[in-house]
Amino acid sequence: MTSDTRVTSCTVLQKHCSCFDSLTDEQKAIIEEKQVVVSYKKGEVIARQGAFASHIILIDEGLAKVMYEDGNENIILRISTPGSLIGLSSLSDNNKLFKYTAKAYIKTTVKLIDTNLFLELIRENSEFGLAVIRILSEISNQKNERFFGLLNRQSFGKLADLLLCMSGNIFHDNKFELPLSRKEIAELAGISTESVIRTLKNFQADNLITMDGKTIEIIDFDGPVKICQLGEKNS
Amino acid sequence: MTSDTRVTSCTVLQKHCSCFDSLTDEQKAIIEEKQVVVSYKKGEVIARQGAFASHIILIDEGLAKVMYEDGNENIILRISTPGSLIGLSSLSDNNKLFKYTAKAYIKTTVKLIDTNLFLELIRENSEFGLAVIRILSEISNQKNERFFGLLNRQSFGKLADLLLCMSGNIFHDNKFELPLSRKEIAELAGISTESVIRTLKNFQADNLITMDGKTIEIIDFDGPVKICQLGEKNS
DNA sequence: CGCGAGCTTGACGTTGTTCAACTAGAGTGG
DNA sequence: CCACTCTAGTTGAACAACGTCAAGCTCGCG
Repeated sequence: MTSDTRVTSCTVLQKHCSCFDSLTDEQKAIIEEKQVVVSYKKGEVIARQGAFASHIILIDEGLAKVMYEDGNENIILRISTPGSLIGLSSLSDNNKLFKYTAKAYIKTTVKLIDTNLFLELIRENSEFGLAVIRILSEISNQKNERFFGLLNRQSFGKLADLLLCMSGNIFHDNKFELPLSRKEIAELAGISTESVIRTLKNFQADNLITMDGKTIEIIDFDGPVKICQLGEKNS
Repeated sequence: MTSDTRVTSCTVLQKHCSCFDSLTDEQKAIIEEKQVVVSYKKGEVIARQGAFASHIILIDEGLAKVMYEDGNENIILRISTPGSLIGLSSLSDNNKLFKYTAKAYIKTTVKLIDTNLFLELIRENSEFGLAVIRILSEISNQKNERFFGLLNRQSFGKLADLLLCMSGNIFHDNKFELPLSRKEIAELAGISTESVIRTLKNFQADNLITMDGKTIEIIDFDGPVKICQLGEKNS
């Protein structure tokens, strides 16, 4: 595995919406015509695990977290950025229930595509089906990397990895303003809020980052990358 | 989530090979004709992460672990039982590389199906493609449950969950002989070898299980189920 | 009979969570 | 304009769960 695949741990790189490229113009027109656009505010639920997944959700604008819940506990599976699809795994289920919950981090606009229409298009157009298979595979690979990191790295490794992912894959800049609370960062990195604060402070003391409120700038890229690698439990 | 979905955490319930039901007789015949049968001994590598995935692997007999590796560390994604497919996530990749390693726990016989043939069949037969999508979705859902447990439960919860999964989904009996070393159990449950031993001993002292070498019998099912639920960090 | 791998046990150390107290800033109402 | 409150952020101390280490044990096999 190369080092740039490692930092895909919190999101997926490929734009899922590119799967629509394999549709005919006519099929694209049907989707365009039938899709519905909806907006959610910060913190609102876009999809609720266990609810009926009548639609596949395409993130058009904004930022959302995809999380698996059980009881009071949850884990964050990934962050969804514009171009990502949510709800594909409901296709497996005859009842078509959402297998996870999605919540907006910031104001988020989505397009809703009827699940039955989606299924119909897969049946009609096997290239489209193949494109969906590719997306599912990619999500699967990202999940492997994500959980590898959460299970094998210690707290500073998890956090460094998250920062690199934010910088490289979400904001595409070494300086960015995190629209997340410390608690949300903690949830994402799989550590406690207090550990986030202490670890960020250490990073700053070690001149790896600078911080001003929610704005973070990564000044030493090699550092965090090494920390990701060294932040594994046996090494 | 109901309690029986919880215990799918170490394997997948649906027989993947059922996807071949959506093929025409002619297509089935092609697969039958072209597939190759291979056997692996205990501990041997069936698929190596990063190697060229020229074939999709169907487990015919035996038991294998599917693991994601990075450096010296690894995590076990799932256990593959007869009827399961390995290598589907390579379909996403133009280079068609295995995204994980598979190793035989015991003597394992597999059927190899050419990846290009597999792709061709998806293109020819969209119902088959849809069946593959269902499998990928199911694997994705299983992975969510598995990692939820590994990240949110403490050691006794992880181990109880594993025993229930072994009993319910792999051996279909409350008494079974584990073909695994303590170290392999530890790797699967995501805890240390010593913790496995201590925790199993506790389970025995609490009359939840009886043990005789590698043979384990679950005598109190409610106990482990409760432990799974209580074995979460905040509750 | 002796060797070695896997198993077991106890002691110890470390990581990171939890708890509690304190601070800062934003919004509210008198 | 100033208390008041509420939330998010921060800090320190104590604790608990587990992993690690080291040493002994057991059993199968040569």
